[in-house]
Amino acid sequence: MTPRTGTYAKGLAKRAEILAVGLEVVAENGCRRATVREIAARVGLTAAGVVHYFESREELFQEILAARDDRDREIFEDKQPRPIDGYLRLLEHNTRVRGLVQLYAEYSAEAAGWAEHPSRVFFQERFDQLRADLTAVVQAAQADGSIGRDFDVPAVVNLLIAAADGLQVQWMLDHRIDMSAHVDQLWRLLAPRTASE
Amino acid sequence: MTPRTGTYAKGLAKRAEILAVGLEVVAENGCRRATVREIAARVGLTAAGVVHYFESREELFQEILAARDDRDREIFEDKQPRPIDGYLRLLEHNTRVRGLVQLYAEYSAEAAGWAEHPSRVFFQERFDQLRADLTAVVQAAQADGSIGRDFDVPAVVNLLIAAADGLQVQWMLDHRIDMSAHVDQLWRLLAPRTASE
DNA sequence: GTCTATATCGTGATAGAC
DNA sequence: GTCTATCACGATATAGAC
Repeated sequence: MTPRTGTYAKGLAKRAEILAVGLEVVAENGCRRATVREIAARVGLTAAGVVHYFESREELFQEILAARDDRDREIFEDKQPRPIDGYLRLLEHNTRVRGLVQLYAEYSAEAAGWAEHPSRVFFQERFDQLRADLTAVVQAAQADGSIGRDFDVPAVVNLLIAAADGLQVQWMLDHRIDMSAHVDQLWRLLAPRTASE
Repeated sequence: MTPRTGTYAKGLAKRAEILAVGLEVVAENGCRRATVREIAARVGLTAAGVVHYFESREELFQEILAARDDRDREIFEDKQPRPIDGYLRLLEHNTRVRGLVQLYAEYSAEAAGWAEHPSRVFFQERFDQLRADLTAVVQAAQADGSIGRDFDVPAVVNLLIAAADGLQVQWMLDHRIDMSAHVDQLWRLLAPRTASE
């Protein structure tokens, strides 16, 4: 996003390597126990070397999540056959990137809970973006008649996000929880209440 | 729960004081930045003194949350007039105990994400208890006909929990989010799809 | 049973050498 | 652009005072 280094190939590659290894370390130890030193050691640098690429531990975590969001956009936009399917596919995909789920859950809770957290704004904007994307999904489904119109759309959008977030914690505690099936159940509750049932 | 000390009045009072002050410090700094030293200083002890009452920082956090759950039970059981109202009242009450919401969000995410976390089992059991309680609520509502029967009950129970948990993070980022109104919207989606609509 | 003093070790961050 | 050295601060373990 905001490269702190030049655009030399070597620096960019190192930066990408740190992002990948950082995620790896988080996945193994959790966000709280993931240390800059450990990441540095694996990438062949000292802690100070890592901080040269990322201002702080916090910024590193934030950028790992931002990179994930960029990659996920492709999955989200594949809304086949229903408008919600892109979102459900994303939740399914999450089961294959445990470390990211873990980082997201821990780090978003930390950032939200502290008024001066350096990543607080990042998450506020992320939620706003997600709300806009899901509002479009809900409105598309209302337009094609696959869901009803007798509910509060912004509330349902927030519920779709909250359900996914909350289910991630339940899933981490018990991998038998099927996150996308659960959100799909929520989606089906939105079915039109007129005829056709 | 498992008092590490005797039953002398002085020890019990100090223990209770540490729990209260611990929550206070968490509320100000977030769980991650809440230190045993800070809690100890405010309560007039050294860090080792605090550890005498609570084996570790983790155990202290867990006991703060367990104490909250005990107190909350009373609110949850007041299901007036609908079976879900006790749960909704709880979410409303949460807006008045920001520190607890913050601790719960951060600490549950941390515990869930790490397989060897000392509080992992605590949260697994807490979720199981909550599932049992909410299953009873859903079944009671189905019995009195206020909600439908054409959905997966365990899935909806998990959704009710996940929605509440996920909304807490959204609420911390933006206090205008009305958590109980959102979950009430989810509940209303469960209304029977036959006649009476 | 209650608590302090002390020591060890790990942490993120920084300054300045190379 | 990367290092070494160092800082201030954290959790925790032990020994023992009272």
